[in-house]
Amino acid sequence: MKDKPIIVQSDFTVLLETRHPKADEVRPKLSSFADLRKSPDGLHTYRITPLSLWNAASAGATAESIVETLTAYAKFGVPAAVVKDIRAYVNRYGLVRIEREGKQLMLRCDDPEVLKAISAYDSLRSYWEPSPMDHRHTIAVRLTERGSVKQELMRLGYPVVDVAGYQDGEPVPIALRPSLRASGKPFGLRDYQEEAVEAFYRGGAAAGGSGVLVLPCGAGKTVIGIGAMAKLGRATLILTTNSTSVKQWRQELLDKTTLTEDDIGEYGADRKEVRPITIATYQMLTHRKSKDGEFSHMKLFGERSWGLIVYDEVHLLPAPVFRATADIQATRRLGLTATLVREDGREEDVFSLVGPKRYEVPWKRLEAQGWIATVDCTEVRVPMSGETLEAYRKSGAREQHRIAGENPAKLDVARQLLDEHRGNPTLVIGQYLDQLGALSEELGCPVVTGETPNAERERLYAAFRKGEIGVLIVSKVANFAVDLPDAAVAIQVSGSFGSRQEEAQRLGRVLRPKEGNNEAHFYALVSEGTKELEFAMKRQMFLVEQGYRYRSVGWDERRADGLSATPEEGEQAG
DNA sequence: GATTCTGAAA
DNA sequence: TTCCCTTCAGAATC
Repeated sequence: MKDKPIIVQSDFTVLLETRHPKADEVRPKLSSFADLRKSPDGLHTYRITPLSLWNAASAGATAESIVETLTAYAKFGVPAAVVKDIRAYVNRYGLVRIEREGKQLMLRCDDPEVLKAISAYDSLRSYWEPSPMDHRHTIAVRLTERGSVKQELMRLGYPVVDVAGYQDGEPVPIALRPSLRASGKPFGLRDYQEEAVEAFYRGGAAAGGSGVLVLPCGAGKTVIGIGAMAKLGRATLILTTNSTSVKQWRQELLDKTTLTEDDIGEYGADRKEVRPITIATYQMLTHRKSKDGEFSHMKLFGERSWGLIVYDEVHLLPAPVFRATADIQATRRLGLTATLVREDGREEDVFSLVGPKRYEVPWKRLEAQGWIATVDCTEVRVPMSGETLEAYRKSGAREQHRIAGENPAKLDVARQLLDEHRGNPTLVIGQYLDQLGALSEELGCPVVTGETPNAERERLYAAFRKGEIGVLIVSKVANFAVDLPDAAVAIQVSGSFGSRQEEAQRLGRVLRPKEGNNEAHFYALVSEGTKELEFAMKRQMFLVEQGYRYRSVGWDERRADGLSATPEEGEQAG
């Protein structure tokens, strides 16, 4: 009994003892079908939800495999009610399907009772073909409502498996090059990249062709997208988050495939090319002249016979693009992301409109294989001076966040950490421009913010890359800048409200494999005794779920110990 | 015709 | 819930 690390409770929560020897073994299994909710010291709380089960099911898990995992690791067994509900939920995935019969779309369900219940919903009525329902197992769906039906049925608790197939789209020969065009180095997909492409193409439990692949920063999402494009060989629309990323996609396509400059178009501010491979930003699509005006560029979805639409960073897909996506369900869709978690809670819409999760590579797996660096994460608790503390206490909740974030005592901490890691390229990342300006002055290091002109940014990035600048201070540009050079050490001096993505993104800055022991360092500085601790825990949740541990140390203890850290302080986060 | 600035939107 | 960054179109300027 004592050698089991989890407790399964009847309310669908699972408690994981993080110090248990088998904790690291069960963690990736658990997070494939449950979401991490809280991660205080020593005991993490996971929750099994319908959506987490359906994503697991679509990636190939079965009710039995899930129950087996729980049973194998549960200290006090698995409540029978939980087993029963897991089976019921997992079996719901695929219970309702959309199929094609000739030119008609049919909603099929082998359980007549369920079909009857579905046909009784008013919210679905307008999606059915007006023909009378004379089938016991099917309802005819309007061709144009394929997406809306899936979206609404998802809300009602019926995740639809869509096997109605896709239009092929315009053929475009795309082949992967055996060696890179630019450098001549040999090129091929890594094992997990190959597996991801295959999982997308074939699907997990159900027919593939659409869905989401979940991969860590640095896993080569672009390469996987390119792999899928080569597999299909059809006109492709690539949607991504910013113009640097547009350029990067273009470069990668030219470097790694047989496509030529003329095959690839950019649909952006200065050029509006629609080519067999077209790359655009989400902001382009969501642009409108006035607040209530029409979207000027959504027509791009219909401008060519696309065989594939790639949604890069699908967790950032904006609401209006969901709407457009609902209308193009006959086109294959590939979502790429490092996390299914959306800060706006629309994970269900990603599932029903882009597609379910087809494949996930855990961060720790890439780490173990050496594709990304091992990162040592430390949360440093920095006390506030009496003066700052007083100001903090007197302020409203709004200013408190800022005062804690800008705690001047962080300067000394940053200075000492820089001393410790002298010789290693280091990024200092923060949220407030005033704070970053002050740090820049005190530490004598250059700073890059949104105001920094592009030419200057490139100059600084280049100097940092060459090692001419050892420390670079960056604002939220770090969240977007794809071309920001990699570092070995990152010091986060302040962060926003609790964005898990932001934390993951920033950690990503030090993930590139390192020479030598392949180790990188990530420090999060938080003000002792303030709300910042709580925010920091929220931010860390995603990475903790991926198996990262934040060692939490007080600044005074750390200083007393000289340069060595204090591991017995214990891991903590979430 | 190309570049730089501005406000609006998200 | 903030602050910050990015991007678009259109106007102004060279």
